[in-house]
Amino acid sequence: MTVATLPPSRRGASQRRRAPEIIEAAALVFAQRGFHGATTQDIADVLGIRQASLYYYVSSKEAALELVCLRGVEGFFEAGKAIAARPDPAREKLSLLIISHLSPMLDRGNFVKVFLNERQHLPAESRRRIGRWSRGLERIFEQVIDEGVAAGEFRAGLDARLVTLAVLGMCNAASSWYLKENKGVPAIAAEFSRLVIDGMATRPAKRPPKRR
Amino acid sequence: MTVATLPPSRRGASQRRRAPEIIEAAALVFAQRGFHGATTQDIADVLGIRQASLYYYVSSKEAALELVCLRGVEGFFEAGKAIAARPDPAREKLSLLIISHLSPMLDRGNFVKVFLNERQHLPAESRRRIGRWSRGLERIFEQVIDEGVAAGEFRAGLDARLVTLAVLGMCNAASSWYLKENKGVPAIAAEFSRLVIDGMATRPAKRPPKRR
DNA sequence: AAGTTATTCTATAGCTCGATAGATGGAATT
DNA sequence: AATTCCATCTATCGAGCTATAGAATAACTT
Repeated sequence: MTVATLPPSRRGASQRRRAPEIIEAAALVFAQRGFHGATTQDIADVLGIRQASLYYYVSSKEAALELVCLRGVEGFFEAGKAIAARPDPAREKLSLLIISHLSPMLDRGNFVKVFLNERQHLPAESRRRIGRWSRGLERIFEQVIDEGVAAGEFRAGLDARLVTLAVLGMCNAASSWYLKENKGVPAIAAEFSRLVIDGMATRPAKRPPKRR
Repeated sequence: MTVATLPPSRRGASQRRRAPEIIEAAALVFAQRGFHGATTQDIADVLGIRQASLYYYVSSKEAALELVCLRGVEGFFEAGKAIAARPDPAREKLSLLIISHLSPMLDRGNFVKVFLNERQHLPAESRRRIGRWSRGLERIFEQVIDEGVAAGEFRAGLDARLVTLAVLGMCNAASSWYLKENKGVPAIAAEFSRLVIDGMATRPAKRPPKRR
């Protein structure tokens, strides 16, 4: 083989090794203080480096925001699409969508929070790019709901759009309190699923008790 | 009587007549760009006055934020308390709470939005003061829910805290989309109430069909 | 060890923004 | 007409922030 030393075009092979660490710090700071409330100095302090050193990794503060937001949405849409494609009943799929929507809070909470609250401050270009994912995910919820209505699983006449916005609002809000409240993601997801599917009311004296 | 001309301490009687207009402009700008993203120049532009003239009405940008936030919560708590005190069944009260929580969006949307998204940037002092109202309102929801469970109206075992956070999240999210979506507040409130009380699911072959 | 590449540093330019001070003009009061 | 008060204006200070330029060090390769 003629792989003498190394493909000459990528000798160093890995540059900016700390890059992920840098955007993680940016996510933390943006989540705490908001994009405009945060300074690049704040981010540098978290990393223990000088403010100017950040620019070795990131071309601008806004670019950092975009990277953080991207990690905040990536996966959501793909995961959602996979769930919607399953052959399961709609109620099952909706539950899975809720779980899938809450899970990233565990390992990427700051990224999600920044995506939800700060994406409006992205430059128009990248905001549109990221908004596409958002709307895609909304459509997935709506489709699953419509499907459930068509199959008779869900009430006829319910407004799929409003229900979608309700469920997403409910889930997204979790990013702002899930650290303070001491509930695990599975417990939250279970309660939420049950809430939107079965509601809070006791069935008026008619649970399905095996049929006696 | 010696009230010769006028109570000397308040001769002019009404000063800063435009004050409400000024904080309305602040609410608009804070809602659009966020507290730190907004400049006092932006606010002045909306009013058609010079940036420095704002300081005749407001002692600082942060003070303006507090005024906006105050108008964003005021009323919520009082209205909620009145509803909780009614003799109606819990499901009825919960519906009213949802309506009451969505209504301010009509005439004070920007104030509510700013309260929800920007209160974190208030100086510690006023943030605590405002946080008290917030928590009070949460407690009202929780109590009504607990009450409903105790009365057998709501499922036993549901987590009042999580349900409260779900309902509030759902309602609060509306502040970010109710302008774009073309739904009236009553329609939204009705769909949301029905959702959390009855759920989406069709009753599993056992609506109360008169009993056959 | 020498050379090269990767990473961080110092220093600072260039803005923008919040806030203050004091002047100006108009309206109301006497 | 003279006086007082309200509202807005002009001008500017000083601080803080993003971003750039180029030097200095650390790490790696040969």
